[in-house]
Amino acid sequence: MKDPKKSFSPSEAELEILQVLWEIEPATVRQVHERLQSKRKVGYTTTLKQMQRMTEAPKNMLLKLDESTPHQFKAIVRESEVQKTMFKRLLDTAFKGSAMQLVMHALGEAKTDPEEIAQLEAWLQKQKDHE
Amino acid sequence: MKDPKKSFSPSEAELEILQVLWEIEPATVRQVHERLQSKRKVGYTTTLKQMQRMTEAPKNMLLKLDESTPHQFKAIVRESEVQKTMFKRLLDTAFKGSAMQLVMHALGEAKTDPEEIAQLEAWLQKQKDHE
DNA sequence: CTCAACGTACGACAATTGTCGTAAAATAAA
DNA sequence: TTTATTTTACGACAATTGTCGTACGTTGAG
Repeated sequence: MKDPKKSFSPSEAELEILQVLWEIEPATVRQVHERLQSKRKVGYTTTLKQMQRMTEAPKNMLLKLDESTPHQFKAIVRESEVQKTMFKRLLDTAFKGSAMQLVMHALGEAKTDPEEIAQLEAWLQKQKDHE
Repeated sequence: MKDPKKSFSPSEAELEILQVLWEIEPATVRQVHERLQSKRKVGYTTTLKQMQRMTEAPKNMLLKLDESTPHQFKAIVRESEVQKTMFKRLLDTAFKGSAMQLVMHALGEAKTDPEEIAQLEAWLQKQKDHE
């Protein structure tokens, strides 16, 4: 891996941590670790280490707020940004760029929330008008 | 990584190889390598090695058809299957399970192919009738 | 103050990934 | 059949990831 040059794509474990931070803005390692327990059972130092790496270069995806113990962390990368890049990656690699194909695939899993259905219709309508 | 126990998720490079194989069913390392050149510039042995690993355990995602040189390979895993698992992974990790959110996101990238728009409408219609 | 509980820093390891180099084997060209 | 070219097989490496263990510093209870 001479030069990965990745725009930005957190790993599985990193994503789980980010997920927590996107929910409870500044959080301590302990807090994050606590929430993770529901999904995975890993040692505290594992979470700590992970968060440290995420804070230092070359990742720099977290920010250590203060120096006073216990440290508070917050995510630097925004959720929407991560969604965007990860979505694009999936689109390009697995769906060969066919967003629609991905959409149809997603609809198979969708829970058809009326509110969202409406959103979808709105989008469709706009397409119609637009042409 | 004591026990990854991954259902199945090819890496970036593996996916690119699979992509080729899904297009030209049985293919030689050379053929695959050739096509990859358009995207990345890596040595022939890199592709070879990759395909060998993909063929052997514990991946077993490719099948070496015959023993006669040059070897012919074909993908064991199906494209739809990979799309399914990778989609699910993205949905769960980055979109916290909200398929609709993912759909709306995808629509932003969609090229609004009439044919597919129709598909979308059909789906919507079905949802309507169904309730 | 004293000590236990908590937090942080490091260093280590095994697996996985992406990439090659080199050497041996098999084929095709001369 | 020699030689050149192509295929394979191995082994190596560096970077990344997931996980800990251990050691040390900080703090709050008694």
